[in-house]
Amino acid sequence: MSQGTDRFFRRVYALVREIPRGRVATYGQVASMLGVPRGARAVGWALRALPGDEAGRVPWHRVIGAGGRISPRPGPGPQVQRRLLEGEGVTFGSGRVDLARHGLLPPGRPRRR
DNA sequence: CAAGTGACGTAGA
DNA sequence: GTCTACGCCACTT
Repeated sequence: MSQGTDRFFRRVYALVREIPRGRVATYGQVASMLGVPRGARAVGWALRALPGDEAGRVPWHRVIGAGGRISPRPGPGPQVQRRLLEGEGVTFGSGRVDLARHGLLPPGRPRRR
């Protein structure tokens, strides 16, 4: 990891740290806010590389996949994530976070007319 | 410098 | 509604 305060990862952590309790943001949204609309995957990488000591102060569990789905991955991560979110009052529907209620940004869901 | 990796996203079947 | 195949990005080796 070298050095550099402008590292992408660092920016991801800083932004995620700003997500209020009870709210969630998608990887894509975080990437867009950082100026990289297609860097969702890189955001996932940043959280995956999140050092243990940082994990304690970065609410990584508030970052989820598009559509409010928790990204499956090896380990107890997903299960823990859901538990933490529920502990903050985040509601789920059909296994997905209700973005309309807890999304950091207004859901840009297509209008049903 | 080139190749590989992976907590994503979208389009297509 | 599900599952699969690509593309994208930052970072490591």
